[in-house]
Amino acid sequence: MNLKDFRYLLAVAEYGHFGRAAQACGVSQPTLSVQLRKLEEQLGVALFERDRKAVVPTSACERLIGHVRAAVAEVDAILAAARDLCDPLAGRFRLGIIPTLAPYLLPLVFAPLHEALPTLLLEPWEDQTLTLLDRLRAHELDAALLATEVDGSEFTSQPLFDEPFLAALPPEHPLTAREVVAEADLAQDVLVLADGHCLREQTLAACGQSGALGGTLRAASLSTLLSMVAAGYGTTLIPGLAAGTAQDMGIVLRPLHECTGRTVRLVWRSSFPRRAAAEAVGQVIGDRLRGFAKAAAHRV
Amino acid sequence: MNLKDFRYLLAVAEYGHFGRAAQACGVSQPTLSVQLRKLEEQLGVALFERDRKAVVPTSACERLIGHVRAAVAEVDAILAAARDLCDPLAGRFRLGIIPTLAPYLLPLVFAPLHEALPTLLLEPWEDQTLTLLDRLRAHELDAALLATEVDGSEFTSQPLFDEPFLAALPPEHPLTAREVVAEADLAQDVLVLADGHCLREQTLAACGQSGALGGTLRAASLSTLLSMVAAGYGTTLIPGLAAGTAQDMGIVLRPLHECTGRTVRLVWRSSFPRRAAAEAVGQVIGDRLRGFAKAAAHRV
DNA sequence: CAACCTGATAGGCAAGGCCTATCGGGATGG
DNA sequence: CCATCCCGATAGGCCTTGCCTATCAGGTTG
Repeated sequence: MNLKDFRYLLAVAEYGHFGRAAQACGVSQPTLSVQLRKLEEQLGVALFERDRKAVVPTSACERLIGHVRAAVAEVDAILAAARDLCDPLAGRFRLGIIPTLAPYLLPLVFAPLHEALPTLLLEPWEDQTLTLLDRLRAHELDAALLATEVDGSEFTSQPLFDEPFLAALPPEHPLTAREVVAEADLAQDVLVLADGHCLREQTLAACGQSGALGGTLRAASLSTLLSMVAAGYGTTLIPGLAAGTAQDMGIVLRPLHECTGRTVRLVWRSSFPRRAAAEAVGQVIGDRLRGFAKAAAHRV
Repeated sequence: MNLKDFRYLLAVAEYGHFGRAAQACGVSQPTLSVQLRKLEEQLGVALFERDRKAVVPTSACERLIGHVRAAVAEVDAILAAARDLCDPLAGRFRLGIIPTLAPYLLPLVFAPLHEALPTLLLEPWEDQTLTLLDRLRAHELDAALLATEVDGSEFTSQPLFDEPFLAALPPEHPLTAREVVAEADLAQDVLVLADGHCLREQTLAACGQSGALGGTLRAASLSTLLSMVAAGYGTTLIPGLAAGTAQDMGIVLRPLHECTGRTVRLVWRSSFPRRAAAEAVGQVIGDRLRGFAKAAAHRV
């Protein structure tokens, strides 16, 4: 029971002539004769009444031919859809992004991505690292932008750019007097994000445990944290791309003595079949951001 | 591009497991692996992401799978329809019948045909011999009941029963005095049907050209002819099965001296693929009518 | 570390799709 | 009336391909 046989059937029904139908199908006339006879045997139904003058579909054939046409049309639809889908750089691309990166990075890369990969339909999804990894595992995301290393063979990752951290200080803070701030000097009054944000762990690792509000404040977003800093409740580390936003809030920024920072990576399942799409996305983001993060930091 | 491949695809999508899908399809697991990989190459699209833990459809696959389901469903519909159609004794059977036979024969055979061939959907079509043959040629009829021989190899025919003619006389006609009427005696005032009715030619052949109204009367139906006879305008020959109707109109019937009659045949295209259905129909009609026509004539 | 599970791969067999060449039988035409 | 043509069926052979069993590779589990 081959699909071609159905095409043969339609051709013979259309032309009423084995020879011409065979020509239209690109096969020889005996092929059509044999295949159609086989089809008739398999279906247990005579499909055509052969006559010296003409080949006429039987009434049974006419009852079937609608379904045959529909089946062939569906298969053609499959082929057409596959042709559209066969470009790995086209179609949906569900990209997870961590919250401390999304609002600052997305506006920068959306246009370049659309320009470089016009057929790629980017669908950003903002969540914390572990959630993003779970969604990657569940095939609910195609790739994710993270700021942590991912080990194991389950995922493949591509470093895109290094993003330096900056010390974020209230305008009246004593450390604003310095050109460069040492990470350890922030430990006294550093504020951190809630559990689950990789920036929280990175900040604590660089500065040490906060003495003041660190234990009680559970800022769910960098935006909240910046407001707290701007209001003078403490200091924090911010990623370079957030520099502009922080300054707009009146926060004073300073480079860090040990140049602490993070590496933004694109991560996807090792078995992800559209590796080409992932790498292309990574390429565009990397090209746009390499240097930009550092420049943003230096503009302080 | 084989249909089975689509079934394999659906099975793997359903089970998320090559081994179980293979079992469901009744093939080995390597078969599925190979065939699906081929399908992926042919479509140019990765359909599944293989992982040690799970086999997950790609987003491309999810876009295609609706069409795949539809295509497979259509093919299944073809198979199901073919199973229903594969009985040659089932389905429409378009049966042509000449007008001098139809109103008398049909009421007798309709019930027996339905009883003997309950799945056969009889569609009677009343027309004159030549028109019926044209419609047979055009595949617009499956078979026809005629009262003439059909020569050539184009058609195959099966004699069903012999139908004697009877002399039909007005009540006051001189010939009513005889027990048996000679065909030639009717010649003087015999009335015949219009051109195209085989009964016209058969009557003229038996009795000779009509002297009286024969030239001007163009009765389109046996019913008209009988009314004319009943009204005393002339005589005619009627087929045996019309005896009851004629007597109800007050017409006097007499057997013919030379037992002139006609043979009713079932005729179909020699290439007609449902020969079995035609022969079965002929069998039922023959069984019902053999003897009946003669009995009707003798009851006069 | 051994056993097991799962999908991929290799090799071989048999079915079957397709080809060319030819047949058979009816229509056509000089 | 015979030669020719047309058209579908048939025969024989080639080669693809679908399927099998056996095995591999890599990961998980007891």
